[in-house]
Amino acid sequence: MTSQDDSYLHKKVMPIGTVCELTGLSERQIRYYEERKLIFPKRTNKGNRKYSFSDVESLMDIANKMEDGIQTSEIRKEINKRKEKTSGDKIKQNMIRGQLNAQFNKGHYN
Amino acid sequence: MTSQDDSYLHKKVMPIGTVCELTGLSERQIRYYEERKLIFPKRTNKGNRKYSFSDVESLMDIANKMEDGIQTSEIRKEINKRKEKTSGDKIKQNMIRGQLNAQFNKGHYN
DNA sequence: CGTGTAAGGAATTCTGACACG
DNA sequence: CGTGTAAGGAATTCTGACACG
Repeated sequence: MTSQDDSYLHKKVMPIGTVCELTGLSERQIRYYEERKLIFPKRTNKGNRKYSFSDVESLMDIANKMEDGIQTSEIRKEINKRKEKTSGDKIKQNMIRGQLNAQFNKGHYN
Repeated sequence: MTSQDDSYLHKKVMPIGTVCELTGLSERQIRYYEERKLIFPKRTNKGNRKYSFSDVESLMDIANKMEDGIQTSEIRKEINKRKEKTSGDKIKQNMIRGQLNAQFNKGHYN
């Protein structure tokens, strides 16, 4: 289990049509934001997209930023920053560096 | 606003296919339980059913009861009982009766 | 870059009915 | 009673492309 639980918020259950209604976005826009790696719907066996409520929330965020004239590439960067903060990647990297230092010092002191 | 808020739990967003996967029931079964007034999906403009997570929960309850050999008519009764308890219908009816009595007594005493 | 659209096909869902029991 | 199924149609979704800017 990662930081994502399997609550209703993250279950991928809605077809794109529902997401259009909930967000006010067109299918074209929603698919394009996926192409730009801003959202990650699941796919059914035969290729149909399924979205979660958290996807819908993300899309409303994205829609606001697009209105402010922000480009998809920049929105992408913000998403990556948030991931970095919450996923503990920095911590992991520091731990690894710590171990490497320990190894180094060991060799050094013996 | 009634006792039902518009949280994700009650938003009607899933097509029947998703509900089949989540519950393990067939489309036939799900439509039949609707016919028997055990669940109440929304309809899109053109007639497609949309279900909420709470509908899914209800269906899993229903599935368990069906396995126990309980008939849809009895499940329906249980649902009505629960509604009666939580909706305050009895209180409302008592209030109306009270008012009628008041009216009656008024005419009686004047 | 971001989005609209027409095109053609594939997958989904719908209803009413027959079947079994 | 509860559920499976074949039937035919309607609605949804998908992809790749052309267009505009």
